[in-house]
Amino acid sequence: MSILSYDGGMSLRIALLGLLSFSGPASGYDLTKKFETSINHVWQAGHSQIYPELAKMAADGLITVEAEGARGRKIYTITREGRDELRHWLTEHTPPGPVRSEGALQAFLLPILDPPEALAVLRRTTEAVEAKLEHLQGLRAVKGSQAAGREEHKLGGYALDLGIRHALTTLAWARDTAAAIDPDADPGQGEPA
Amino acid sequence: MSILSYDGGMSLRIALLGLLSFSGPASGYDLTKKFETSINHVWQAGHSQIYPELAKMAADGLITVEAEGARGRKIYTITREGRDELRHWLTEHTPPGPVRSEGALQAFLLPILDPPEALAVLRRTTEAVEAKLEHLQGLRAVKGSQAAGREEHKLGGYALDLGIRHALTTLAWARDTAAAIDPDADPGQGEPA
DNA sequence: TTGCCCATGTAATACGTTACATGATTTC
DNA sequence: GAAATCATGTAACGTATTACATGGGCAA
Repeated sequence: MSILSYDGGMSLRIALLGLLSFSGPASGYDLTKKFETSINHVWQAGHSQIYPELAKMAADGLITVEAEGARGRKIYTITREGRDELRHWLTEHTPPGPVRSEGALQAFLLPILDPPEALAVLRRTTEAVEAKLEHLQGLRAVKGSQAAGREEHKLGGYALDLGIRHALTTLAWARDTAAAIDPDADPGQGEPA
Repeated sequence: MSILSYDGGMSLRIALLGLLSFSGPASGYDLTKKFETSINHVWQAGHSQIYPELAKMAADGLITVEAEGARGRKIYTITREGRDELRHWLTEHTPPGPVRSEGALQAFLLPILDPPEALAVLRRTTEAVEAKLEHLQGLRAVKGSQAAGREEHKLGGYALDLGIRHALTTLAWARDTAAAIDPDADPGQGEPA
């Protein structure tokens, strides 16, 4: 896992470097909070995964403990090597397409069910995606209301847009698929393709 | 991990049950091949994960070895319990939204890069997604050319549609995002929103 | 008889989740 | 002084990837 020859599976590291790069020095606790809020729809990690990873990253020279705050709070700062690693991953690493989605697996297996059951599954999917969509749009509203001059709201903005578009696409798919399974079913809104 | 109280993380099991349910009895080798081809864009697993899982599923009574073929080939058949488990997961389990996407993580961190680098990343993303799109459309063409009366081509058809729609959505996002970063950049095709 | 595909497994390692465990500081 | 939050860690377990290991059958 050297700085220049990377193979895969270090996304947690990259996410942490990204947050430290953008928001400045932070503790493991701070970063855990940011995982719960801002970056949550793109990558997840709990504190039990974050603390050991920070220790490894410090050992690898990607971050350093420049200061210690109250009650043992360790403040990590990204190093030059850390920034290089982050930039390298962003510019050189081509991610594998989105794989391993339980939702897509349900879509895949949908023909196993008979029409009434399949339609019920699609309704549940629609509800779940609508809830997610509202959540993401709420996040966007928060960003929009932040001080206009600040740059911070930009981090994650493109990913938010992408997530919203994907949610809308999934809703359209569910509507059209329900119509294909049963043309007489009430699509709720819109019209099938 | 009883049959009725399920929490999460048994998607591999479900995928195997789905394939066995739809295509009839098969060996671990057969199922590994199907993972490489048909179900690949939705869930992945190699033989080293599949063989032990089949053994556990047999121990749990979800499948049985009804026959043994040439050179130690074990033919698994889904049981009644297996079908129940599969149907239960499909109808009752609400999957968590698509999480942990390296592509979305790159989108999230894009503002860290300066415009020329960010645009280069978006171009690479576009190329990768176009390749994936072609692959999926190829799969759909194969399905379309199969005997019309057969049902088999239906398994996976809805997921294929969903995958293609998501790919198209990602392409549109990349185009619009590039235009937002640099309005003078050549978008290649189409016009920004 | 050499090489390729069929066919099945295990081992080592990494990644991720849940639960366990501890203690300091602030707030009511 | 009780409860909530701050703050950091480890342990146990499950899931996933890569590499290692073995042997049968068939075709050139």
